[in-house]
Amino acid sequence: MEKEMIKISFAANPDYKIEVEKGLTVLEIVAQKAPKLYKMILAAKADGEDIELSDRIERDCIIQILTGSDDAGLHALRHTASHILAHAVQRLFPGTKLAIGPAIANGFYYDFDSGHTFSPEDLTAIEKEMEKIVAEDLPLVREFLPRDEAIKLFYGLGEKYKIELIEALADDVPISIYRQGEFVDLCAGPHVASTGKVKAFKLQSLAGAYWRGDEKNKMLQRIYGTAFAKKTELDAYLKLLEEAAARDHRKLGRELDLFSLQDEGPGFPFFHPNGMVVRNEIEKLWRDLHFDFGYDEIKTPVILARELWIQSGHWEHYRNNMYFTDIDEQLYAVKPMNCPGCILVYRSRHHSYRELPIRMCEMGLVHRHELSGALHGLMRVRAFTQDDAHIFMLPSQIKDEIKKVIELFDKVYSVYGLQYHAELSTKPEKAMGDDAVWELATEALREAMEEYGLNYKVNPGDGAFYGPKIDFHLKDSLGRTWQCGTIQLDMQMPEKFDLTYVGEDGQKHRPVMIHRALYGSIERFIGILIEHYAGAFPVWMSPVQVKILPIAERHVEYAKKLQEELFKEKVRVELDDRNEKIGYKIREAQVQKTPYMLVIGDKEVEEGKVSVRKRKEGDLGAQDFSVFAAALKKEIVEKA
RNA sequence: GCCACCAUAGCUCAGCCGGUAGAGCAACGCAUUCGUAAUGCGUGGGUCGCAGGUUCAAUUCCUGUUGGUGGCUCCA
Repeated sequence: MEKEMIKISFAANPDYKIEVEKGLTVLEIVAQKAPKLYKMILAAKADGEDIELSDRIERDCIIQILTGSDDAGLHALRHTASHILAHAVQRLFPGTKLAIGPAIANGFYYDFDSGHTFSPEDLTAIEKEMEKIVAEDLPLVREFLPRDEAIKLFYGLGEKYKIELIEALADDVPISIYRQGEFVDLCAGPHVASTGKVKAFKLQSLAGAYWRGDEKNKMLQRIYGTAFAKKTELDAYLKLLEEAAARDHRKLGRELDLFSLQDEGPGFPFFHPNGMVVRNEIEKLWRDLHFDFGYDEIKTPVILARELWIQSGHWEHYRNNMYFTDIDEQLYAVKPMNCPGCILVYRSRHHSYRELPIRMCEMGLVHRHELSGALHGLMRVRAFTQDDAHIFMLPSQIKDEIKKVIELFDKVYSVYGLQYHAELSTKPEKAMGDDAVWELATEALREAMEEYGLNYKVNPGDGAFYGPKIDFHLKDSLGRTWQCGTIQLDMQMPEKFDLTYVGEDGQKHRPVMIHRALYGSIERFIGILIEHYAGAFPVWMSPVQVKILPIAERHVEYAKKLQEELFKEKVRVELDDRNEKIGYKIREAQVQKTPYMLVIGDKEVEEGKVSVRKRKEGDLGAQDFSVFAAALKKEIVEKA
């Protein structure tokens, strides 16, 4: 089946492309991928709405597919809610200019340019005004205007952003506008029939956003909100948000004493003993699997001379994000990436084609000067460890090698039970190398993914400056996705550093290089894991695996013996011999999310048993200690 | 970096209109030796992020700054 990429524009990503069967009309694509929406379009047509006039409405339909919302009704509802928001704002703050106001995955927003700076109190007032507009039950009326008339209309209203949007459209496209009462907006729809249909909504937050997402443009004021068909659904969603906040890795990081961030080092995380256990365990798993997959581990310096970074291209392309230092009056840089260091290892001796592929991995500590506003707990920091690896190979080995890398990633993510999605990023504007080489590299990645059977979407122009990449994205507790794993085909670096291997013919040849990271950043990955498990790590990576809880002082001696036994098995076990009631000790172990608790009282001491309590299942009753120990050991080894 | 907001005890927070601060939990002490998510009583702990300014007087008002939060931009 032949496929083609079609490009569609929407606010969040003007160059978005999706893959579809060749020759389908946009409506057919909608019919395939968003049946509910398709039905709605048919219904609208039956109602006499002229829907084929503009391809803009069809593009809008596809936007819904991409925002993951096949629920056309909900999308239209939220879109209408954004109009009601804009309507209310213009009533309360006349002269406010409208930018754009789409429905998004979990709600909607509208961007405003206003002389008035909105405050959180304003949101309450705006919500009240919105309720009035809902009560007025104004019908949403659609009109199509010729382009010049549309421009005249919005010129009269002083809506310069709308005019800019119209001017970006093709000349012959009729302009679709929507009216509700005295309010009018440039809009492709679709909407619900009247404002009265929007029964459950809430404004959530204020934020700044650049006009058209470009930091060179003016910063507008964005108001975020959400809307649902029913009040109960809205309440359920808000409750979900609250529960997600309880899983926030920053909150759990403090409560479980895993890590901290200090004013003395913004963006430079401190790992506490508990966090270090988690970290060491996931590194141990990493080393085991990399051994199995034929990697060799190296370690390269954190500080290296400027010349290296000039040669690698980082000086030209990445300098603004780098830290520098003088040593003996020479300029050195703190490494922002591990590649050049690894390349120097490769280049330290000759290589034969027989050795390839060479897979060198490194837990590399890198520093990047990220913008202060971008920092976020462990997810976005200024110093982090990349679980990096560089693979040097023959051009003929590319596809198989990438498939192997994908297999390794898949294997590791599945140990944690993590869901991920992959994205293919292509040549950015600011890039090294010519188009043909980029095309070749991009195709190699694409083929490997397709042969492995990995689903992916495409991010045009989002590649690194030295090559295209596959990114693996994982979700945090609020559903925000973070890039973790990455596979980057680098066809520039070997050139820049004149890397070679000796071929069968005795001549020097250029190897191909892959740069890849599985966890991406150990710090970010731990942040993801904390939220994924809500702090209740599986036993194998729990900071404390077992807590022994004697009921009274006379049980402590026996408890100590058990502790010694478990120590011998390398189990992380703590003895809570404080003079507290058993309920108190259990509560504390529970709050710390300790996987196993052993309650020791008269009965256990007499019978030589232990009473086992699991953090999720509760009391499991008494069993022989040796049975417990064996089962625990098995669970740890199997990483169940 | 940009926009908005926030900053009080280790943590979560209260403190109306300016008169130098409180609660719960935690910590510590004493009593209690207890059977599956918080025993009771008591004690200590804060130059109210930092620096200026206004004022007789600033945790409170103003300015700046540092750090954080939510976004934007960027990105592992």
